[in-house]
Amino acid sequence: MEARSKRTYNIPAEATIEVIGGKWKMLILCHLTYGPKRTSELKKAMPGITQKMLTQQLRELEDDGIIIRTVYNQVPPKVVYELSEIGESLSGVLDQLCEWGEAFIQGRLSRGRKEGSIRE
Amino acid sequence: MEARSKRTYNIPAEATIEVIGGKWKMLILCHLTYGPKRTSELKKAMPGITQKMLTQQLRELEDDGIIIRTVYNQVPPKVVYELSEIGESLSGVLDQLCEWGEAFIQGRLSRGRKEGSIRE
DNA sequence: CTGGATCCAGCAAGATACTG
DNA sequence: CAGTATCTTGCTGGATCCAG
Repeated sequence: MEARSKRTYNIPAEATIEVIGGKWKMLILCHLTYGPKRTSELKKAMPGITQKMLTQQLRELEDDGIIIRTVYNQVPPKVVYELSEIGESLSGVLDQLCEWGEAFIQGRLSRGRKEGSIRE
Repeated sequence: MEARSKRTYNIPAEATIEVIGGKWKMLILCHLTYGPKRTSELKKAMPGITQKMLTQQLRELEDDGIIIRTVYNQVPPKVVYELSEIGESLSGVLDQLCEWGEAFIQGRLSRGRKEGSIRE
């Protein structure tokens, strides 16, 4: 798995991207900022993701020490994911992600793609 | 190309991820925060990227109105990319990205992967 | 010589079914 | 409910070719 060993980065942001740059990781982490969540809860929160991808991305985040995976040995099975201390330190990034998204959606709605853009 | 028309998002961050979530987009944008850059400069700044991917990601960013592409009709050819106004508004996200990356690298160096993680 | 497009191979992501 | 295995699909990467 080679959990991103010490590489050399051209700019620091590359390190961040290596850790949270997976296709679904930022989204997963955003949801986890609202508190610990079970696998099924995450799946519900992200209708587009498949079980495979969810498990895979969660494993990688766990390997990088961003999230903590807790297994309850019981029936039915119960697995809870939550941000680790390092993961919590990402809140700044994740908050910005959310904030900009809101602004972008608002801006798009009000201005409604004014200039050109012919497609469709 | 269907430049991300108004979809419905479960959380605002999804919008951000749709726009800057491409494999190289955040990295490209990070470099552009330091000022306008030519295609060749971006390529040099990102040794891992191919011309094709660079062009493709730049086009998508342009279609989304994040960056501005300026072509100088001259020989040799010269194409310059820079952040648009909307792109500039991403500086908060991009700065956080860089900052966290620095902290992460530092943390890893000082603590040096204390717990487990055998590889290499 | 720079920037970009095309073609094909390889790998990661999507979908579904199955196990504990 | 959580995770694995398998197959299919589509994107990424590399080389090559084209336009200015």
